[in-house]
Amino acid sequence: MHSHTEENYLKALFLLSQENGKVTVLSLSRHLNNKMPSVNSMMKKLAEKKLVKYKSYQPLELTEKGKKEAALILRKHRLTEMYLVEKMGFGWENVHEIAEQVEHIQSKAFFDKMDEILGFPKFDPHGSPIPDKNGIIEWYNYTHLNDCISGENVVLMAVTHTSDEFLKYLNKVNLNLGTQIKILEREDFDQSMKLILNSGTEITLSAAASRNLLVKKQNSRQK
Amino acid sequence: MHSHTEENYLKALFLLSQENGKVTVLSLSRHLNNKMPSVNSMMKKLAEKKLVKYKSYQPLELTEKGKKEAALILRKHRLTEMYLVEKMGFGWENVHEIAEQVEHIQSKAFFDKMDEILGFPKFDPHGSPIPDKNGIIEWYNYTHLNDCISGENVVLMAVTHTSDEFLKYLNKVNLNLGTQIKILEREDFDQSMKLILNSGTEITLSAAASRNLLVKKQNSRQK
DNA sequence: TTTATTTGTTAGACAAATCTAATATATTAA
DNA sequence: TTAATATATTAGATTTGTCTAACAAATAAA
Ligand SMILES: [Mn+2]
Ligand SMILES: [Mn+2]
Ligand SMILES: [Mn+2]
Ligand SMILES: [Mn+2]
Repeated sequence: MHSHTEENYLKALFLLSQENGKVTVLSLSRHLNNKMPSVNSMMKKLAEKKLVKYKSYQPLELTEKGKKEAALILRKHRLTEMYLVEKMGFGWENVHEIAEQVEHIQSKAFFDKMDEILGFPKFDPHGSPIPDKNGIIEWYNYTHLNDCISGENVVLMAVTHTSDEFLKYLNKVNLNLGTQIKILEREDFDQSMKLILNSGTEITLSAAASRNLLVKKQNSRQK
Repeated sequence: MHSHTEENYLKALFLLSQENGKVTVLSLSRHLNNKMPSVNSMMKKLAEKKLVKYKSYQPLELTEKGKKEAALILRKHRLTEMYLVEKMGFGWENVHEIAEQVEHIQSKAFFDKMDEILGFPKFDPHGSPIPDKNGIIEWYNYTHLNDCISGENVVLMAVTHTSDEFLKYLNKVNLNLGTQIKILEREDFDQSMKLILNSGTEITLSAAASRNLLVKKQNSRQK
């Protein structure tokens, strides 16, 4: 198996390349709070293990093997987050740090049990897809809320930014996964949006907030 | 906080001194599958941190601070084992390895939640006491089954040896914590015991087995 | 197209945790 | 009480993961 540290590098590389396409030594070093030389030598080490394709001054890339390993760690992370929320009563803003540690536990049975108890969930508490046992991720194609127009009915499906502060803010304005939203108005000037939730509450979101929300469009008849 | 490794040393030293009184460098090295020089240098390091009293060629001892830290790790270990058995459906023979890893997770909230969900248990699935939040252990005073005599009624309260093989053996002969036992016969020759369980099954245990079982004596009227 | 800036690499140091080999002390047996 | 054995310590090497400082390459600005 791989060390705790190697696993964190693999996962970070996997996530960064999904978000931003090309991953550089600098971006990875920032993501992990490490210096560039540390990243550089770890990349060489992982290249030795055939998990990373490394060529000097070229963008970093995972091999197929590396992608699978990374996805399986991500699977453990997201299953854990789901378990913490669904079965232990944690809020979605308090699970990431714990999952960051639990994801390194080496026990097939432990995560299989979690999976089973949760009923084989497809998404984590933030709406991110949970890779399957082969590391395959089923991609959703949702719309960013800030790309929606006035009058549309949507349901909140995922958040693409998961800082504690943002999640706590969403709690405060009563936005949870599954919340039905109708867009009342979209301000051209600053792209802020006035929304009404199915609960009846009206809220206004800045573009900075709505950019991080993924929604599914509803037929207007499904009120 | 302390490293994963330091925590394992602390816990091992704590457990060994409870079992055997004096702990030597050799015994600790065997317990941890490390060589003596590794133990030696870790003891010096922990002495620096005021967790261990170290004097050359003297038995190893924890300081009060060291005892508390060790007990708190043991608390996390035993809470985890209890959680795995009670809330996730693991058998008591399959939880130790997982708990050995989970005990190092740094999150007060995580273990507080476990504790709460379990209803603040006092014992783990093997009947060992769970240290409280201050690291205080409440000692039971049970009897070893092999010290009991013919005709006595007892209840199985704890096992003092917890290898997978022994626990699986106990499963096979239907001995669980809480099982009521009547001693039918005790063979002087080899100290083997013939027992009858409240389920009605009759079994015969070797001294090697009964030595590892702690029982509570019952008034004979409580059948 | 030179120059400046950013990004990436190499070299070398360091702390943590481990080991082997050599040596010292303590204990047990003769 | 000496010799043999068991236990403990020291010295020094090794692996892993990190860092800083110096240098090299690529990119952006002038
Ligand atoms: Mn997370
Ligand atoms: Mn992690
Ligand atoms: Mn255990
Ligand atoms: Mn452990």
